[in-house]
Amino acid sequence: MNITIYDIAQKCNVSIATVSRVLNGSTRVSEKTRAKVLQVMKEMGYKPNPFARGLGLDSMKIVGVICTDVADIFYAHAVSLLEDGLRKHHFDVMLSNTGSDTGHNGKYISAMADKHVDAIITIGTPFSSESDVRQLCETARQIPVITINSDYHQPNMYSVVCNEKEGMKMVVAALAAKNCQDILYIYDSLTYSGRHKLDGFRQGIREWRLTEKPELIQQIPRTLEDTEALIDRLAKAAIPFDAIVTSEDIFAVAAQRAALRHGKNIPVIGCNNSILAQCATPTITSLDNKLTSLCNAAVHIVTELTGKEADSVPVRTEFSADLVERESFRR
Amino acid sequence: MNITIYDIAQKCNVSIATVSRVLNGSTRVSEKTRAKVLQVMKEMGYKPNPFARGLGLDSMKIVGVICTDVADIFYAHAVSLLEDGLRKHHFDVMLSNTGSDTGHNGKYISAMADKHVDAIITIGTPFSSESDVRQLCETARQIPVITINSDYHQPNMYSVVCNEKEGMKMVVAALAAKNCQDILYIYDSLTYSGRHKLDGFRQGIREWRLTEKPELIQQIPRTLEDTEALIDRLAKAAIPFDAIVTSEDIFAVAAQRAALRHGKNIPVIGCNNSILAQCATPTITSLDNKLTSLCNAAVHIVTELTGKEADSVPVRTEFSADLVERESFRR
DNA sequence: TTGTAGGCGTTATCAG
DNA sequence: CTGATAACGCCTACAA
Repeated sequence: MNITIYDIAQKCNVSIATVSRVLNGSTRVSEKTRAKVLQVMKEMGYKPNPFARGLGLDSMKIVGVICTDVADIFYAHAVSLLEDGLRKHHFDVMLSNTGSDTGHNGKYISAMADKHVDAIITIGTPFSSESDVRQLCETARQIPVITINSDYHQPNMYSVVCNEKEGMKMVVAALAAKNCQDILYIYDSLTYSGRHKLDGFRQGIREWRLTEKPELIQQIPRTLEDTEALIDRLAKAAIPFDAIVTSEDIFAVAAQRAALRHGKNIPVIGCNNSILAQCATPTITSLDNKLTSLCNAAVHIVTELTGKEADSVPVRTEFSADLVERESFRR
Repeated sequence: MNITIYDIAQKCNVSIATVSRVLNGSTRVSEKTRAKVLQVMKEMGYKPNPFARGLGLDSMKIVGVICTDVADIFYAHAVSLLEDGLRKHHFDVMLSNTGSDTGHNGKYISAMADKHVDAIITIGTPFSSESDVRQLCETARQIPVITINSDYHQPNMYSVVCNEKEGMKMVVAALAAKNCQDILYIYDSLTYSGRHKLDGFRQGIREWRLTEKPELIQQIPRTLEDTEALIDRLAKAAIPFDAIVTSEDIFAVAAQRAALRHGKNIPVIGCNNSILAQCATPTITSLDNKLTSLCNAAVHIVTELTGKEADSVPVRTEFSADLVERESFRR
């Protein structure tokens, strides 16, 4: 149906082997025939069939990217960065959203593996249940798995993380230095990243000898409505807090708005340094978790691993977080 | 390297043909052998090789999705919706970002076609240059192309649009009813969608006998900074305006903030009804362009087209826009 | 430098 | 109901 190497071989009076050779840049072809073949290929608009190539080589230069939900601005940004980077290295991107289907994410990675992608990159997706981890390991046996903001310490898996734990400690330190006593922490899920942020927060609280109050650590769904409702609830219950830290910018946006509505003009610090932080009024200070660096590193690992010499690829790559100060907090 | 139908055929003492049959759910297999084959397949962990299947069928159940930039919240949402819908119909998604590479987007669609995807969905991507359109048509000759918020009227192309032109007229009408005289319009690019919104705005202005002022129609880059700078510039030049309409929510967010800074508490209406509109204070009224409906329709077209009977698929599907009122504007 | 032939894993078309 | 066998398009030893 399409033009094949047979067609162009015939037209050039050579064998398909020769055509294949010029296609793969083999040096064992005379300049003359190479030129002719190239010429005819262009004339006929020949395009190699990726299926056929894939069958023999067991590779289609495709990388699977798995995230919770591209509609979320953070993951969207990550996917965009990964796509750009991978495309530069002639990899295509196959996208898969897991949704918040915790405990059943293994199936997504298995499904991706069945597609025979060359590598898989996951962003923040938790593989928490036992079966998840089993499927994850099984997959890694076949193809490399790069996890951004996760770390499973398994063979053929590579983790790229941002040290958000230290970042959160830094956040608490900055607030403590401003004499904040009762810091409200809002988060939604305990992914690898979520856990580390919470740990960092708690540790910061202890190090600065602030008292830990369970009612000031709140887990809620990641929506504006739930966040505003939470703040309303706390205000109604007269639970005091003099600063807000959140695991996601979107919480910070809503929390700040609700707090201001209650007359509380207090420091608010979000996380991810997304555009949302800049859309709020006042603009929101946010912990930058170096998404660009993380994605670049992940892409680099893929190219190394799929390249000729996959000699020394770091199993774990770590970046440090940064506090980006805006109106919602100044030292 | 992997387990093939040969392996399982051998183990079952049947031919590969039989195995293939149970694999494809053919009825012409005895219950007994079917059960046995299924059993052995499970035991050995057999997974069909998609390359081989693709080679024969010339289809890998993959749909290419092309957008300008997934990092943009609107496109991100679209990609998310498409991915969900397509996955439900057992299609994988191959993602491609063009970037704002206007005039050279043809190459992205050609590249996608070379991958032998089953269909291509574009979101808002403009194919403006002559070579772009040529490549687009060439691609459509091979595989169906569904364009969301575009319309090229070419064979084998299907367009799914939201009537944002009427939407914008509605917006102007609502503002005119509130006695706004000098409406500032901010936009960035003249894609299909961008053109129609601008047209709708202009037409609305004329219909309501408001005077058209060139200085009140401003084209700027899609950033918060540029938007704020624009408002500052207009304020400095003492150019009067008593309402703001924008082609994207992000403009509305920044414009409203800057306007408030200048003491202008005026109606602001954005477009896309994204989360950004809800992050601003006051929350922003926005023209909802029915992204969910658009994406669902696109997915539906793909399934129809790739299904058995591709008899009657509408060449053009149109939805109407809705005004979602929030604090930045009330009737 | 070039050609021949076998293999990659499935599907589909024949006969039986 | 089942089994051979020919595509599908490309790559790559092995020969020439």
